[in-house]
Amino acid sequence: MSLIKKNIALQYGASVLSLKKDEILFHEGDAANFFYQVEEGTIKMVTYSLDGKEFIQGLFYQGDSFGEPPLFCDFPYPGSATTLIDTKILRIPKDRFFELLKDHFEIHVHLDRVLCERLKYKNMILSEISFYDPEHRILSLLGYLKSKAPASGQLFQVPLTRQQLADMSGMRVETVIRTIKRMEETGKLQLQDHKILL
Amino acid sequence: MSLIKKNIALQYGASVLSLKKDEILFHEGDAANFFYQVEEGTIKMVTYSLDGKEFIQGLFYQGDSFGEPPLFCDFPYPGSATTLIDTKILRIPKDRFFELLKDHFEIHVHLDRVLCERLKYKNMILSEISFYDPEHRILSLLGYLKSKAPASGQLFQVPLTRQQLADMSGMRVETVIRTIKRMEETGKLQLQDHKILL
DNA sequence: TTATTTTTATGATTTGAGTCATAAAGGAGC
DNA sequence: GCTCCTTTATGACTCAAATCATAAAAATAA
Repeated sequence: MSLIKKNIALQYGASVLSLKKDEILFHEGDAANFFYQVEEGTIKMVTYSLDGKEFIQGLFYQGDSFGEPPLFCDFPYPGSATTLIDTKILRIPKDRFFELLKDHFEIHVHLDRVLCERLKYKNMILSEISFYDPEHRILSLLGYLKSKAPASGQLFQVPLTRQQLADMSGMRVETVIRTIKRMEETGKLQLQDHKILL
Repeated sequence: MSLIKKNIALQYGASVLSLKKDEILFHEGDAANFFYQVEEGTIKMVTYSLDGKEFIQGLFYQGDSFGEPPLFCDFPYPGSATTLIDTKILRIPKDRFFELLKDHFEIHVHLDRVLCERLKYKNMILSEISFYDPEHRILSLLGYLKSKAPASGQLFQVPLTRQQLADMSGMRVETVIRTIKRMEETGKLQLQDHKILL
């Protein structure tokens, strides 16, 4: 379920943006003027190191909102948002968005829940990166991804490349590839033509 | 400035807890029933690894609120809260806290700002840990700490031990000690009887 | 003051993830 | 079908931070 239903969003001046795969919605450093929510598709929020390495701060799917922090605080976007596939975005101008929050307490509380879930995820990743070895890190990340996906009786197929897993957990591709291989050998997950199942 | 003024808090059933140094306010895994705000003193929020290593998720000073996520979401405390010195805590029962938010839109928005600042901090630490070497990490962390402190014309004296800096940035004490030594030699910071100044 | 604990300091050694190089497999597009 | 690009895969090698050991200095308690 999305944070803001489309009909309510439209009452507050929402418009829809259609973006192609690999389009950039905003850059790190840009000023924030809109609230964004994914209508359909996928958004990747990333920060880049000085030498071009990428850290994925979050992936956002249908119904997810993203990029809220700079709306509340006095700083520009701390990361860049890119589409991973063709994507439709709902956006609401900043001032209208605050009106909406004022008028809808339950949406406002729901937004807090979203922010708090995100904080919990960051805490988890931080703990993992500073405490544990690659296998533990990957297992926790995959467990999180599985827990977010709709339960389906069957095995969960991880919809991310090894590069993306690496960029979310602070490791190199080679390390992720080797670790996942070893995890298959020890039965901690399954592979079906390179797709990760668990 | 604190998120919730004392007189308003009292209208919503707030009470004050006095804790000694090194007392534990709540443990990882506990259910959350109160909103907490520091009246005076310091609170350390930490997670522990299986083998007892510590990661400091946040330090909270006078006026700071903390431990909100489990109030909004359906999970227990993801970390433990301990006092670093004698500390007075303002606490408001969960249901009264939500009443307060409903009655005070401006406080509700301020809370969002607090959560978003915290997200930004986590993003910063995550980027640092996964991209950069110890010197860069420490410099960023110290810069953040300095930016939070009240501007004072003079040099900022870091109020943390090297162990605490290590526990906030995912490194070992020895690494922090050695790196800070080297940073003094290259003029990136100053030391006055082991206190870090910049 | 002395005793005890915490914090800072340093050297020696280990280790495991990063890096580099190279290639096979798979998927997308023509 | 074939070409090109992305993703997965693997081996060899490097190296910087973790680990281990030990001690001095400083802060705190008694």
